[in-house]
Amino acid sequence: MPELAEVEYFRKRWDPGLGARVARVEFHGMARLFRGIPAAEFEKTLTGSRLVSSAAHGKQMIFRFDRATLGLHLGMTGELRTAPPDFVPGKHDHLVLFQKGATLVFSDPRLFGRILFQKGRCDPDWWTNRPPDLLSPDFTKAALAVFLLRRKAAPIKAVLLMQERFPGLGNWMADEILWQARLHPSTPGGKVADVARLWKTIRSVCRDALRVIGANWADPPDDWLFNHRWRDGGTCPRCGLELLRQDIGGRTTCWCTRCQAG
DNA sequence: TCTCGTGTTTCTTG
DNA sequence: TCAAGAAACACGAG
Repeated sequence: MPELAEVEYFRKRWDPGLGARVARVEFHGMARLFRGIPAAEFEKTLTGSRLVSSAAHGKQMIFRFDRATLGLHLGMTGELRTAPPDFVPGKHDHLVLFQKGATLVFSDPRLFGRILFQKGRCDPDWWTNRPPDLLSPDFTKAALAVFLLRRKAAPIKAVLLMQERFPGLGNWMADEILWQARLHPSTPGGKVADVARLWKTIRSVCRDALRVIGANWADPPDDWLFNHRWRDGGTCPRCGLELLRQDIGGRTTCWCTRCQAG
């Protein structure tokens, strides 16, 4: 389920490896996660390198080593964890970095994730050219308004999932934002009347999700749609009406027909 | 056995 | 050339 907050949570799971060198690398180099990465160079460079720092931006993570950078994207089912030194990688553990104190594991059953790799200490282009963080001052109401006009015909649900403008938003966060902002998910981008309200809601949902899920994988408050959206028969925590689930913008979308009448 | 899915990329259509 | 939708990717869960 990795969206913004979950990605931040997973990133920190590799913190025990900070400052330590990689003694051995095990990986399934042929898995599609590694698209185009030369296996021999990958292994040679990472072996002996020291993990210096890490950061997350949206759904993308960067792990900086003293002689290379590693980019990780979790796709739909990826996860990071640490394991004991005698860890034996399983079928879905596609990248395992053995250090003296910790074993860093990246697993992904569905192989929708992605691994990026660049030799050297410079941050790669895919990191330096990223769009503004949704909580940064550069994500402005004006920028949001311009983007909505550019995507004027697309349903707002689909627009919120566009990572080029909303890095880190995924399916449940988009539904949560639209529910809190009382916007029907099919509303065309160009027809969003209260852009300021949408902007404010995007920021508050991101901030709260990071605080709650990003910190320790706790559940968001019970009065969020989040806790009611997963099963058929769930009801709106605001008005009690049964929630509707339907495919909008190619994704399963959950909303309240009364609160989000459009 | 069949359907579905918290993501992204590529292809197709308009 | 751009925007929007559909299909594809791969596999476990229900």
